[in-house]
Amino acid sequence: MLDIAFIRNNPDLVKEGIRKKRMRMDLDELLAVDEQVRGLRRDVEQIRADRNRLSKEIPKLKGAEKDEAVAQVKGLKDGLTSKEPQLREAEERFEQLMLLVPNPPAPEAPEGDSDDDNVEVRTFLEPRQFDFQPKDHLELAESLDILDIPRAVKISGARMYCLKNEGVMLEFALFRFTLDHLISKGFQPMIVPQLVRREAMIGTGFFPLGEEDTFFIEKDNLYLIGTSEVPLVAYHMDEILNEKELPKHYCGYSSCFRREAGSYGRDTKGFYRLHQFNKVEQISICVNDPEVSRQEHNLLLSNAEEIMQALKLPHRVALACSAEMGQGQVLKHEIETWMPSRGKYSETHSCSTLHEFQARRLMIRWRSKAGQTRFCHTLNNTAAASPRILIPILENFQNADGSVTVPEALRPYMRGIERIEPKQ
RNA sequence: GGAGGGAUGGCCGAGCGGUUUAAGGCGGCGGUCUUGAAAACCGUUGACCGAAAGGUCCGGGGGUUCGAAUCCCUCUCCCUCCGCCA
Repeated sequence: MLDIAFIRNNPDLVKEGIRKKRMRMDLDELLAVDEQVRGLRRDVEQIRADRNRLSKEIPKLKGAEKDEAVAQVKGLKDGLTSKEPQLREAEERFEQLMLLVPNPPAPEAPEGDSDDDNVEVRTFLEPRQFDFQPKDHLELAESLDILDIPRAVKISGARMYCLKNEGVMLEFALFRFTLDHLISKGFQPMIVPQLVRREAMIGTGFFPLGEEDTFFIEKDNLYLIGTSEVPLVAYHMDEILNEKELPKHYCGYSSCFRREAGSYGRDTKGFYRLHQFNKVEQISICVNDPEVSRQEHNLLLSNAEEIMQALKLPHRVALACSAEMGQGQVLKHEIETWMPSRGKYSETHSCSTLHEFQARRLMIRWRSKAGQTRFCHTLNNTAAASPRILIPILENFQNADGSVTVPEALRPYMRGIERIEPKQ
């Protein structure tokens, strides 16, 4: 959510942001409703001020004077009962519209329509050249006996999977390695609820626009999280944090659930797009200084890059173009990892700066030494998400004999296994 | 699932129809004292809207009343005990 004062003073900038993000939203309607709310509020508050003033006199009055004053206040009440519902209605509409306004992209974010317009920032390692016919991750996983999709579909439907054997070990190794790296950087490891209330979804900016992509447990009115960003950021909802405790650095492990509505037929094979996956996510909550925010962004991004470098996975860092950015994002970098079967770099990480967007919705504030309360800035970045990251691991580290070499960094967490061999 | 108790400022907690402009404590900030620190003492300190005047806010909504933190209804949430259970 943006500051309405900012919107009033910079309507063109906000409209430009709506256009760049390729969103549909009528900002003029919001500005009109804003005018309406302010007018009604002025009227209502004037009546209330009069009533309060008169009411205070009443206990001091006696007899006819008192009766007259009481009658006068009664008269004011009629004015209130007609105006108050109008005000409430206008305020409700105002709140609805405010939830739809996107955060304008930072000037450095490239304008564009799809991930083809993302701008490469740097690369790490060259894509591997094979001197044999490489297999895709599905073939590999099947022959290694670390995957069972047909049975997952039998019990749960499309876009579901079962990991088995070394596949499970590999995933746990990856997350342990990732957590250890982040803990050594001072990040607080967290396991958080994966079912959350609506407020957490709205507050982190996933609702109302992303509601279709979310699993909902109707009986209990709870939503399955699509990322632990939701509970980790909402963790400090309605709190006022002390300047001294900022920035807050968390790394949360959770499963993630996404309906992938509207993506039918896209990426239907393999580990790329699933209803359920696991992820370690990094979160930073800091003071609302764009400079600090920028430093935090770089910190989260380099943490993820360090993990990818340690795994020796060829990847590139790219600036996401405007249309690829979420409603609340000001700046987004993606790490795209080389996936031989796709013949291109594909997104495995997403690092986002949101400035005050989430903190305003969640009422996460900080108190400065001078005693002022301000909204915080929030940021998040993937540290590792599996099984998607297993695609480049399996495909890049496959050998001519069909085995897969375990990345050195993960071996200490794999009971020393160096290779996963084909079965049967 | 059964029974009960709660929701008040950054935190704890009093207040139960009209000096509440929300007591008191803790914490924060400033100061006195001290070589420095601690302790002690003194002062100060709620949030939101508004350019300001002013208004709003005691979990949300509705009601009673001239007037509600305070009374009534309702919803949400939290806690305790019992039952069941990983």
